[in-house]
Amino acid sequence: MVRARVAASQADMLQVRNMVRRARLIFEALRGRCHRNTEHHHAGRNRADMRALSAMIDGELCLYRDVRIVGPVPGVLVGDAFNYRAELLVVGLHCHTQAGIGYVPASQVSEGHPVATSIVSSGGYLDDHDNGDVLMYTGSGGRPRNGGDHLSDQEFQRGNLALSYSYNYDVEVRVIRCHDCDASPSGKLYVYDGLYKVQSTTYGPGKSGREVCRFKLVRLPGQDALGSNTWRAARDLTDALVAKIRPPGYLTMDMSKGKEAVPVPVRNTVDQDVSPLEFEYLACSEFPAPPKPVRRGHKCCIYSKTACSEMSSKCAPSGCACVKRSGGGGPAYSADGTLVRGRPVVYECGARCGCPPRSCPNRVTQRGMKHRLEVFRSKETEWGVRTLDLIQPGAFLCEFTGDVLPADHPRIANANTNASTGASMEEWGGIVDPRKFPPRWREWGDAPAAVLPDDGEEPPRFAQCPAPGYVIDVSKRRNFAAYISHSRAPNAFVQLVVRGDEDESCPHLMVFAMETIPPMRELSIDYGVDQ
DNA sequence: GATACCTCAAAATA
DNA sequence: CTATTTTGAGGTAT
Repeated sequence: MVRARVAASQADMLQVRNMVRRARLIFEALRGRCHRNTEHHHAGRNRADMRALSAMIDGELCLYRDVRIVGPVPGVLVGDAFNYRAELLVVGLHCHTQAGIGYVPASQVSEGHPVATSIVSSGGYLDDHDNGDVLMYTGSGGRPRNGGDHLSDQEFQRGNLALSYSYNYDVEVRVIRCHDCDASPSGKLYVYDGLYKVQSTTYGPGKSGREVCRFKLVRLPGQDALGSNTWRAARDLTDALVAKIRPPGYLTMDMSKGKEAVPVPVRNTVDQDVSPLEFEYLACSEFPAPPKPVRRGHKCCIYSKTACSEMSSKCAPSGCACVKRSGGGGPAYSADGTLVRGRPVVYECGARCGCPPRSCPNRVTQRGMKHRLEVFRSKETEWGVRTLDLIQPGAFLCEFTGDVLPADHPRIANANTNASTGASMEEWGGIVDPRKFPPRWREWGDAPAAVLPDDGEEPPRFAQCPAPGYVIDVSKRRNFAAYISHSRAPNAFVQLVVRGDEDESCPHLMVFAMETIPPMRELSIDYGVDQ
């Protein structure tokens, strides 16, 4: 009975989590399209985020619009990070594009009083004070809209009134904190920090001399680690890594010993296990050379050595043979190196293409890691991998490497390839079968296409690719990707990639982010090892 | 419903 | 580079 209920709630969790991800992907796809199409607005005043939000409201694609949720929002986790205020509306976390205090209007509450749902704290108010667990929040009003000191007294109206009733009724308030962040397109990042309660409300002169409403919000215990605090901690840690200072608990600052483009630290503050250091590090899988040139006379980027760096040129996106070969109606990667949409296989330019390896936009995974990831020991998942950076959806993370064995190798028959969490590698044999990976690539980039009205783009026809003819043995040589844990609501997925004239039955296993991943969050992929 | 007024945005400009 | 201006979205109350 209990187990069935737990299983059901886990299934619900997976579903709402996927709903949230889908809504956010649609928002990002719409925003990208609005950003490119500036025809309806003057080039300067192009609020792509707002236009995307409007389109989603019109199309009824925003979550929880009909009910104003007080308390946790299904599918949104503490620590989730958002690039735009508009994105908060998309998932139902906060209901205003600008205002700081969201609330249920008095007309919708049986008692006839407004009740706060959420606040956004940007730290821009003189009287704010923030210790993480305790937040002194200043009410709204009395101030020019674009900031500055208070010019008149605040009153207990609207949001201020709602927050004071949240105190009276002793109900939870969601807190979202705003941080400066270079990795966000808006330059700001909105981090959901969980549920707080108003412990006191006061009214008195603020630092500007005018009367302000002040609210003392205290974080409820028993929630996940504070998103904003871990975000700050990750930034401090990254600074330490740059300064080559080894903080306590770290076994090494780079388990790859320089083989990866970005050092991969290993941290264990749980026990004495040092097993990630005890194998040969393999940064790239070694595939057998094809018996003969697979594609004789393979031609790509033959027009100009510099063509690939100019996206409008003959090479990309329209003239490149490798881009055409991937199908899907456009280049696999955008100019900034993010995967536009998943596909059965991505054909990158390769050794025999004429384009420059360092700048060709169709060589993203060849240039190696971009983000700082660390291997860490946890009580729940033994070893795991987490990010120190904010990672945007579609970003390349790493290759999944190991020794390549032919799929008909005699070892495979005896090996139990169920690499489920909790089983040690000795138990599951260290064999990872890429043919068992569910086609998660379909979810990446497909949801937006399903709802966007067609604008002349023909439906994508993907290149077909034979199933991988090999398995990966990670028992001897591997990279850190083998420590990425399994999930059925994963935040990353494996995309098959073939370069140039490589053997199509031996695609590389490349890990890409499939949602916005905040710092210090564990990475997960779907190995397809359970139902 | 139409309207006025509100707001811890975001982009462009000085 | 920062400070300021510009523009304007959805929500709320009337």
